[in-house]
Amino acid sequence: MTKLIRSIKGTYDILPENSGKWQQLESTIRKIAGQFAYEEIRTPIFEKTDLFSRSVGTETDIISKEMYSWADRDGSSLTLRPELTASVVRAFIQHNLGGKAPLQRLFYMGPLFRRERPQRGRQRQFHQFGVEAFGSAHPEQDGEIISLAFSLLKALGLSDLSLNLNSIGSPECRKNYRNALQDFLRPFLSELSETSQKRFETNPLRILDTKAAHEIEIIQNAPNITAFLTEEDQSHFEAVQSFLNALNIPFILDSKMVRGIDYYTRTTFEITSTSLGAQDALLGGGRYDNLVEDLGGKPTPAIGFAAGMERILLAMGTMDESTPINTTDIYMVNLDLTGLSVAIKLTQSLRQAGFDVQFETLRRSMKAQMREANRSGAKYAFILGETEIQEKTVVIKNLNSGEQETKSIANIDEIIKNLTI
RNA sequence: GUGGGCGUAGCUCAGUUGGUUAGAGCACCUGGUUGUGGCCCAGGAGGCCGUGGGUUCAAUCCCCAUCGCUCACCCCA
Repeated sequence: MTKLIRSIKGTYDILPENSGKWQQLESTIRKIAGQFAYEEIRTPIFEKTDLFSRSVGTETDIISKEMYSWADRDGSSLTLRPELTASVVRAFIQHNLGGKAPLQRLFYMGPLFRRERPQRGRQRQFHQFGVEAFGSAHPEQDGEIISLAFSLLKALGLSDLSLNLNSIGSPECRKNYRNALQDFLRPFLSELSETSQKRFETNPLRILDTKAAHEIEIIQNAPNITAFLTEEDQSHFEAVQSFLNALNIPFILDSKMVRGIDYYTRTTFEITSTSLGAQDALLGGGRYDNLVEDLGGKPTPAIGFAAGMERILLAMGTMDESTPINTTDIYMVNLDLTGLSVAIKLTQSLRQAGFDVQFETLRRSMKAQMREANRSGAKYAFILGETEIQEKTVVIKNLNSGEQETKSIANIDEIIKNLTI
């Protein structure tokens, strides 16, 4: 017996009954992004592995254990993109977009790949929508980005949202904070978990993110990064908050929020939904003022976020809901095989006139064809039987009223004019 | 990578304390109407009971393994 080939673990098919809500989500995204003057950028699905390790950070989970990488024929290491900011920054630098205009507002959407164990809200191939603004270091840019995020989620009808906000400052103050944190944690080192002990050296800030109860206890009294911000960082952070207040966007200050990607500076934020399970982050992002320079571009401040499209659909509660998108106006019922070419030609004329026409190709019984016409949601059934073909006519039946009349096919223009959909 | 739960029809699920042809609802097909949909009625098709092995006179059911799905840990969108 031949072994059935299934889709790869953590990947899934979007079937016709579900593609409608994806299209709706995509069009809402395009609409909101357009309102904020963001333009779409599309980058390749795979890149040089170095791009991700240099931007996201080699110690992060994404890079250290979640990438789909392979050696190309020339030996260079390539990777299916595990996130999109790196690719967008690469394109920004490669095409010198910063030289074309001082401010670039970009959005993207598409599939990403991370080799994690699948669970609710987490797939190995999943989709993100994101925005990036290059060029402005000012807090109003942060406000705009967060406002865009909120407008989108609101436009999608989502509630039960929580915006967490933090500033992790510039690299200098983070360095000072890192030292202070290590000094604080050192006496507790033996009490920490194995991973936390490892992170004590590699990335102590990540320990703040722990879920272990006894570690949370310890962290309670840890120094606060807010106290280490420079005056400029602090005033930037306060300005961002004042813009959010002006927009009536509620937020929670969370000085322990550490995001799992290394390139962030100053503002970081995350929006979670209480209607999801363990994977509750709908969207996360922040400022990355040094990344463009780190990847070889001219120093360019930037900020952006990425949103998980599957999670948004889950939070909307429509993930498993079937939303058909077919829009049949006319169902062409064919009963006479000698008249098929007449039926095909009539169908083409109707389509050219702008109608959505479904054409029977199964040669089923009339009853079956009429049932199909009814099921399709068509307003009209066009019936072409032996008599009609001989007399060059067509029976037009209104499926709502049940009324029908016979028309000469020669008067196709008049037929089209009298159809009301 | 680690742990829990679950695999019976296209879908949602019954079921057998191990016993002959494994069921229901929805969906599908045909007929009731020699060329007319929805509603109704009658009938039909569709299952290696996830896969492999073991115990047994007998396994969809019990045991083991395996694969798959799922939820959670970790981490993130």
